Amino acid sequence: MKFATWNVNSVRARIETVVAWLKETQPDVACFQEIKTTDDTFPRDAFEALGYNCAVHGQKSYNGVAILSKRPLEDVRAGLPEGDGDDHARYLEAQIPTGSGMVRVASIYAPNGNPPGTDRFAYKLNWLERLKRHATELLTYEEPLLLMGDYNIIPMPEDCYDPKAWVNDALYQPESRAAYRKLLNLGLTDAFRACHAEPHRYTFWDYQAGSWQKDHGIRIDHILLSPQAADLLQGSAIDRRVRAWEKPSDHVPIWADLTL
DNA sequence: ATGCCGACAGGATGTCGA
Repeated sequence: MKFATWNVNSVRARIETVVAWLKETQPDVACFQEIKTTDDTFPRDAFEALGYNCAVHGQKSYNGVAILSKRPLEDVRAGLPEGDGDDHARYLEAQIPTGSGMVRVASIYAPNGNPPGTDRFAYKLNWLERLKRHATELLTYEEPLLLMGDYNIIPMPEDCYDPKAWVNDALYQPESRAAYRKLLNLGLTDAFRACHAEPHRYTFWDYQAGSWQKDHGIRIDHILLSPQAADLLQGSAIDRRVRAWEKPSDHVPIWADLTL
């Protein structure tokens, strides 16, 4: 099965691009972030016409996450635990039956957190702590699990074109990178890095300053696998070419192929 | 040091993104 994730930067503004990519890529499961719309205005019909079931955790104007699946979506849960006072739609998970068992998938849109030293940065770190605690719980299920989405974290210096350009940014703060390492240290595997050692492979290029043309990108969209999922990993890739399409998102899709 | 670009809500321009 092919599992993909993509920060689409508004699913309604991007619907033609997203549909074209789905037709071409044919993922079994697709997680979207920054859908920027509520559940009632999510373009469900366009995806159902392609044979997908949809789970949506939307929000007006900002954030919003969704999961599309060719197989049924079960045990759908919206929001991380300990969500009192958190009205951002940033997390959605579902269980999906496979031929032989079950796989669990989460669509994740971690907070940006800029600028550092503000309550926005504190919210980012707190949200990542909540994600870690929830991941710890999910790992006790000992089932194939994919935590996929926009983590808004540049894990390593080689995951950006120039670390010096990011030292003051929330995406590259030591605390942010430590939060990502803590997730890996639970026993999760970075699917892309498990398949590719080469530096400078990016999933995001800013719309500004000719970032795409100069290949000034960052790798911030990640697929994390439980041990049971990592054992089934066949390949992973970044759909870089999508950034050159007309009216692109500033992020591109990334996918992992598992023998499920 | 700052804007660059783009989506959104609303109906001008500020907020947010990363």
